[in-house]
Amino acid sequence: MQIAKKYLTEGLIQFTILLSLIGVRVDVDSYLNGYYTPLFEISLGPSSAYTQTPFHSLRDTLDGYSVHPKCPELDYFFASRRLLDEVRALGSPRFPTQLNAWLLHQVPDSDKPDSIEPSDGDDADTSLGSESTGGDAGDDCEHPPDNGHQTAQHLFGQGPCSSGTGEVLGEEENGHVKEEEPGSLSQLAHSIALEQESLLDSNAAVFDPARSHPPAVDIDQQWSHFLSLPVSDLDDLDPLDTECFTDLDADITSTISQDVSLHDAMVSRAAAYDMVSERTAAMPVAQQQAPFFCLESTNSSHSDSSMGMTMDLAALPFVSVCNVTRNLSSHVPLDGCLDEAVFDQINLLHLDDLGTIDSQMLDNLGAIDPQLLEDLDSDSGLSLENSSRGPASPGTSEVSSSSSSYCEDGCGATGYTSEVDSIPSKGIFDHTTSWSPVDLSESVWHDHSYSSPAFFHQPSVASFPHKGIKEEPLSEEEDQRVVERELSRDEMRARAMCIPFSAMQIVNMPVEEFLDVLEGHGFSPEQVTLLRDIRRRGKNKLAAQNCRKRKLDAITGLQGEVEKLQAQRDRLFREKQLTAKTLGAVSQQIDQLTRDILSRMRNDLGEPLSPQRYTLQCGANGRVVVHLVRKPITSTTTENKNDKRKKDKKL
DNA sequence: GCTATCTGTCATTGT
DNA sequence: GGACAATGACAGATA
Repeated sequence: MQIAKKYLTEGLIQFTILLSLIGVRVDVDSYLNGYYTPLFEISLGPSSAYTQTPFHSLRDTLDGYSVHPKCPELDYFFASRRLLDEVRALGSPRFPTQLNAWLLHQVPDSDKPDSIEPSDGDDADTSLGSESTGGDAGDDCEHPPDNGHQTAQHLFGQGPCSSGTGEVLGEEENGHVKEEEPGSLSQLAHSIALEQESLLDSNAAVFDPARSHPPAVDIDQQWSHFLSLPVSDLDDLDPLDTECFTDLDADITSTISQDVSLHDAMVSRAAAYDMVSERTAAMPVAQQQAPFFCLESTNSSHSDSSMGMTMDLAALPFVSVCNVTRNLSSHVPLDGCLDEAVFDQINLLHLDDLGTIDSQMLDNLGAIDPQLLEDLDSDSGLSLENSSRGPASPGTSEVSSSSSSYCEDGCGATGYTSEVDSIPSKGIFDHTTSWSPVDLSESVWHDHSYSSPAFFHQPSVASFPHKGIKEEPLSEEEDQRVVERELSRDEMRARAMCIPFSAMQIVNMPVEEFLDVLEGHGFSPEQVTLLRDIRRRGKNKLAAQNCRKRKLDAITGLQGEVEKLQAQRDRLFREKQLTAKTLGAVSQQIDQLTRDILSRMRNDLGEPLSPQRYTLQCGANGRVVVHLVRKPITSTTTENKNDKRKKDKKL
């Protein structure tokens, strides 16, 4: 069903493109929002502790109660969840935003009459490629029109109305702006449109394997030529100042920018590592995306066999780049040359933040005392915070890798989404999880109600002393006391029984995964019992918190209802008093009118009718009848009735 | 020391 | 039958 929706959506996109080319603006954002949001939810899994409350809402609605005691005002919860999703969406790939970007600009043909045909994406690619290869190296470095790069940024870009993407585009288009000032805006729009067209063409190429990418032919030829060189010749090459690589820079740039396999990786696996893209998107663009994707595209372009690996590595956050570098550098010398060349190219692309960050990260890692890493690992291994399981985790690397998947839990609120990340045998360093889960999990858990203090404060004190959070280092005893105080009892129990999972991981992992953990790790019966107890208590803790929140909200709602009913009661009381007054006034008017009418009427003797003896009554048919009023003292009820009958007969 | 409140936990029930 | 959510009740911690 999702695939069908996807194809339908792509068809809609293409149709929208056609309409946009003839000047018709079609806003598909509302539809795509509704489309991708469920996908996002599916990929993320249930992301709130209040996931089940909508059913209660439905049930309570069906019961006919506007506010049921078991049905709190869920807007508050879902507002929090919406906010959380919006926060996530800041770094998530949202196609609708991209669509808005290039659907709103219609490119006049006169802007670039000699270079690009807007209607043909292949030509656009060719033009862009010619720009990149035809210009000088410096120009290429300043504004690389690499489609792969752009595509990567668009696919994994900054999300809604991505300021990050806009900035990147602006930076990349600076060269155009300087050269062609008059049509800079339209030029920018043109470039965006062309990039998106090339994106769609690339996507089409992904779904249609028979379709070839025209620039890729030349690139393949160049690469084949390059690869055909003897390794000894390549060893003599200095990737930094050899002319061969100077020429090769452009090729590499083109390769990076026009690598179709990058789209393969992006499109086919976008759903698989959706969460990872969120994590990567949470970082600045210059720090993560560009070097990350450039590195990936490079590997994917020169080796098909390594493509799968690189595609898997594509799921890693940027921090894993150092690992990727190590892994790749250990392949063959050519790989090393390529890596250096690519990194050199990256530096030339003003994306040298990669090197900076990478070196800083390596420096930080190197500066950390190994003992500290062990402490950090052992501490975080049992902490509710799903932070770093370091690479030096003693004998628990596999467990740590799998547990690192539950770091996604924190990100995803109830977390646990991607099994790709949970596969421990990916050869991935576990410290890839040491950067984002802290903040994300904090935000997520703050958003939830599982608010054990150990969840929030423990890692900042115990797990990351090297980040300067703790300015005055505590003594070991004090530190231990702080840790023990902030650890929950279950955490302490788990630590005591050497259970390599945090309570949050135990609680949040799905039952299948939990059962696998119970069976696959050779836990003793006591450990299994403790694991089950931790899971049960954790879930019950969440349930109790939710229940109390619901109760409070129900009380609040009922108080509001009471106030509303009191106000209604007061209003009705005032209306009653007003009605009584009005009734009295009307009665007086009727009496006055009766007296007036009776004074004008005459009896058989020609005397006016006395109001004391006669009265007027209005019948149902609108007729006014004069009734004789007998004094109650002198007449009985039966006589009155008889008199009335006589009078009626007379009238 | 007493009290109110919060929070975790257990037991139970229903899904 | 097991997992789990919901909830009342109880106990401990804390202001």
